[in-house]
Amino acid sequence: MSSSNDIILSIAVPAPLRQLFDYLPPEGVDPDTLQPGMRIQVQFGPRKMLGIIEAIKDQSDCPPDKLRHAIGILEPEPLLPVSIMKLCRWTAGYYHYSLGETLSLALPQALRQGKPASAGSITLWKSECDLDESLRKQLKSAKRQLQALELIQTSSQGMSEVELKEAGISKVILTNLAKKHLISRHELEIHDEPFDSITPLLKETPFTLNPEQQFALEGILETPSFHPVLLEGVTGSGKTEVYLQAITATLQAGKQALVLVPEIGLTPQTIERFRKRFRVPVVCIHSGLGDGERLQSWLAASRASAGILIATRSGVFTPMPRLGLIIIDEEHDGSYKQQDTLRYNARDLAIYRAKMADCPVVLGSATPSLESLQNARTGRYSHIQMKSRAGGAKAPTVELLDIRQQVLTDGFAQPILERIQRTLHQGHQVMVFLNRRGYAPSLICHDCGDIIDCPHCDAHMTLHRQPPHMHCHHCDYQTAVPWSCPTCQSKKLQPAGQGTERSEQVLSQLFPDYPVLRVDRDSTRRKDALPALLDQINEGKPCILLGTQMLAKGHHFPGVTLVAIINADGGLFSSDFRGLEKTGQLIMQVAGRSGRGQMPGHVIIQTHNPQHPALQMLSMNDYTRFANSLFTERQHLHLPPCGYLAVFRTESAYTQDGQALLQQLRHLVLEHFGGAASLTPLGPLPAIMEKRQGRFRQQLLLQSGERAPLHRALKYLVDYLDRLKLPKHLRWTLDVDPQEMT
DNA sequence: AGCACGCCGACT
DNA sequence: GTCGGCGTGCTC
Repeated sequence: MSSSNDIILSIAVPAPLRQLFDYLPPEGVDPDTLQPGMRIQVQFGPRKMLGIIEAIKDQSDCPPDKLRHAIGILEPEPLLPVSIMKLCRWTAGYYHYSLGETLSLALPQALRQGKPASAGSITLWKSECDLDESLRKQLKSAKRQLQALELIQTSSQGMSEVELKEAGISKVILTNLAKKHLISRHELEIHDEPFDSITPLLKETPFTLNPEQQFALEGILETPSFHPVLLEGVTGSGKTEVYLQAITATLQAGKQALVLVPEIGLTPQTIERFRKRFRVPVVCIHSGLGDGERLQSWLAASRASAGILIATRSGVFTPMPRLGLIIIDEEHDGSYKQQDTLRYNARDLAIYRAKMADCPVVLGSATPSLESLQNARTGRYSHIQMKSRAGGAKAPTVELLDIRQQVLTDGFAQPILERIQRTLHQGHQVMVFLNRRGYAPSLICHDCGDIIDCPHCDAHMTLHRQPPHMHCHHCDYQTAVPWSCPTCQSKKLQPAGQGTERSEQVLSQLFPDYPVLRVDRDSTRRKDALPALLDQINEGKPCILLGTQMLAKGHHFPGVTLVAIINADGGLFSSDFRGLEKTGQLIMQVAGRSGRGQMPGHVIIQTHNPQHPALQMLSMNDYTRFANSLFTERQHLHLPPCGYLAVFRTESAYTQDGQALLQQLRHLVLEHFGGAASLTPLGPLPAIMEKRQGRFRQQLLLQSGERAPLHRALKYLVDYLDRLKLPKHLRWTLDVDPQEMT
């Protein structure tokens, strides 16, 4: 055992091990300068790894002969502040995940790889000569060089390489000038000024708020200390303007604001709206950004040179030393929950973060999650509603179209086609929404009824038209379109179900005079495809917008006066307990896209179940009643938010393996926690898609009326699993507060 | 997770 | 005789 005045570093390494590793301080480093949150390189087994100092102790439980010296620290000051360390510790504990991997996820890729945490520099070129006649003569054969020199002469402090490049001057020209000692190169460190030295704060005059918006703003600004506000505002009620004005107050107080948005909510228009309002730097972090850009945004936020950070899920881990407000836009959105590795919910972590930072947090949505409604109900959140549309636009009317026994033209009922025709003829735009939930075009054999399946998954292959191929959306397996049925050899294979590609063909044929604009993952894969499509839509000419989820979220389509939801039924009877909630939210969101301009909107929902109570309530635009009915159901079943869930999942090449392991867990639960009926294991059961990517998947659901006993059990089970030596082909994962039961 | 070590099959 | 398959075990 080491003597008590030694210094031992407890280090979190990015390995999937739920433990820390002790090291001696690096040689040649003053141990007093070491602090938690610093990046540190260590020899970990046979390889070098980048860890984070978690704590500094004076003794270790590890036998002294095993202790090694760490190799060296990467920066003199902690990269992760105390607040983020605390957030990550809490996250790792709550989701039962490795702290090392959690911290690693909190860092941008560049910092994870050991790149320096510097804001970088810009290259400046300065003139080193007088541009007199003799020099002009000398350069008369080098026109580009002369041109460059003339440009550089105009600025005394030098010109940045970026500016010069924009002026059409390449790097070669500059290096040639430098060789003649006519100009010189300077690296200027990006100095990050704190944002609040920038005045005036605003670039434009804010809109005047209506009374509802004013009330909401006051609720948010009531106190600068921690209080969650559920802001339930119908689509078009002007939530964003409330956010902007709340942020204004935050910035004026010298504090930063964090705005979380769903994955596909971060459009260029959103960022533009913030940048147009504030002179303060607005940075963003999302998946579309390169490693370098992400790093710059992260650093700008963590040094408080940026006043506002707009980010998707992972942005919740960005250090913001002066955090004064958190906004979670579209808080009900499923993309806040990470669905692989560390399965955290950024919405829940944001609440925890606001609590630590002692600042207000706003959860905004037109269709709040049942979890948040429950928190509002119990008084943990204040609940502010905005029921009227800003600018006086009227709520859309919703019509349920009974398609039982109706003749369908490629999935479209006659009344809908007539209505589309009429709307286009009036010069308006139409949105056709396909509900992808439980629906994908596949290839069916007309003779034996078999459907082409993926050989690796329990799923049908999806038929694609251009280029023609079959594609499994679960494992990415692709094949040619088969000539004949693999089961009965019949040549009568025909498409079944309705995808966007097929609907596009059909609609183009039926309405040849109007463009059909498809907005989905495939058609917007190219980087600039979505903005180009949106531009075309915003021209306002009559057209048909055809798409899925993407159409439902965030975009303003003022020219759309008719929304047609073609296949609402798929979502009504989902095997997932959240399926109906998600479908309802989607329908409300889609409906909200219409009639935002002067013209009122109309929504038609095609359904075989017009009497379905959920559809009835949604058609009356009554989300509250819809949510209440779901709530009652959850209460009876002790499902979230009226109970807590966790799922152990296994994946193995053999079915029995996972089942046996989960069976063991089930026995342990009953043995150690079964006395109180408060904790119920369900399963093991095969996953909804039992076979996926060639692996068999099983799951064990743990259900509890209270959080504490569930988490005690999870801790016990995870410790048990960690001690167990399992064969390599058998993997398990734990999902705390699962979003979907896949 | 990586990455070692170690023990059995088909090759020059 | 080796090269290399992936099963098992460890990482302060």
